[in-house]
Amino acid sequence: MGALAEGLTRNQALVLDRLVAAGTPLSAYAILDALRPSGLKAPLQVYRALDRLVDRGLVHRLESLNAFIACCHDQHDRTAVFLICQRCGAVDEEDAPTLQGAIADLARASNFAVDSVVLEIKGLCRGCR
Amino acid sequence: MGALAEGLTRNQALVLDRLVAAGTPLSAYAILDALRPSGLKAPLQVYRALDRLVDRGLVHRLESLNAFIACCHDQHDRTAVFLICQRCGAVDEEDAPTLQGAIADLARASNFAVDSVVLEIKGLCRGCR
DNA sequence: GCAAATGACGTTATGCTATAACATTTCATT
DNA sequence: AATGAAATGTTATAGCATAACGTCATTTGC
Repeated sequence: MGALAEGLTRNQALVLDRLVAAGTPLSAYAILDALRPSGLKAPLQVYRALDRLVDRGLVHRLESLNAFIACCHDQHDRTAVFLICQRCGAVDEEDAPTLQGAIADLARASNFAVDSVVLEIKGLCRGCR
Repeated sequence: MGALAEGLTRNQALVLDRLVAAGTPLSAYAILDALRPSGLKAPLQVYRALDRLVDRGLVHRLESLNAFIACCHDQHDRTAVFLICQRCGAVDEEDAPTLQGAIADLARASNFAVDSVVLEIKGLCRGCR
C-alpha cells in the first residue's frame, strides 16, 4: 500500500490508493465496497475523504459520471479536460491551455468571474472508434 | 400555457412549459412537484419527458447541478456552454464557436471521436461579482 | 382490413448518490 | 494538561434516477 502523498489521513490514503490502483473512474459506493475489508463502513467516510482529496487536486470528480478519478499529473491544475470513452470507459485527462484561454476569453466577454470549470467530452477513444 | 413546440406530447409540453416559465434550472423532482396539480404523479413521467426534450435540443441537462434548463436559443446545433452563478443561481447559455474549435482540435490531436460535450463554468455573474 | 411494430403512458418498486446531525476521538500547539 | 481544529464513527434521511411490468394509441406494411 503506497503512501502516495504526504499528509494524508488513513481514510484519505485508502481512498486515494484505491483510485490510483483502479486507473479508471469509480463511484463513491464502489470505493466503499472495495474498502470494506479495510474497515470502512459508511458512505460518509468515503465522501469526506474524497472532499479533501478533491480540494488538494489529487482526485477529480467527473460530474457526468457521478464518479471520481485520481489525477494523473503531478501538478494539479484545477481545470482539467476529460476525454471519456463511451465504449471502453477509459478516461484521458488532458492539459488544454488553448481551451483555458478560450474559456477565459468567454468569461471576460460576459464579465463573469470563473471559479471552476467542468469540461467533459464524451465519445470514442483512439482504440474504440 | 403555450404550445411551445409542435409535436410534443402532453407530458412533454407540461415539462417544457414549466422549464421555460422558470427560466432557471429545475431538478426533475422540482418539476414533478410543480406539475402534480396537472396530474403528474411519478418521477418517471418527468424523466421520460425530459429525455425526449433533451434529445430534441429543447432542454439541456446541467450535469454539475443535476438539473435541467430550457434551451434559450431556437436552434441548437452546437455544443452549449453554461455560465453558472454560484451566488444568484442564474445560468447563462452561451454559443462559443471559439471553444468549439479548440475542443475539436484537442479531440483531433488525441484521435478521439466526439459525441457530446459537457462544459459548465461556475463562478460569479456580472451582477454578483 | 388487420397484424405487427413502435412509442408514449401509468404505476409500483427499487437502486444509486449524497448529506444532515450528533457524539467522539485525535493531534498539534500552547 | 488545556485548548482548538480537524478527522472520525454512526445512524438516519434526503435527493436523484431507473427497472420492470402492463396498457394504450398510432403508424406501417402486407
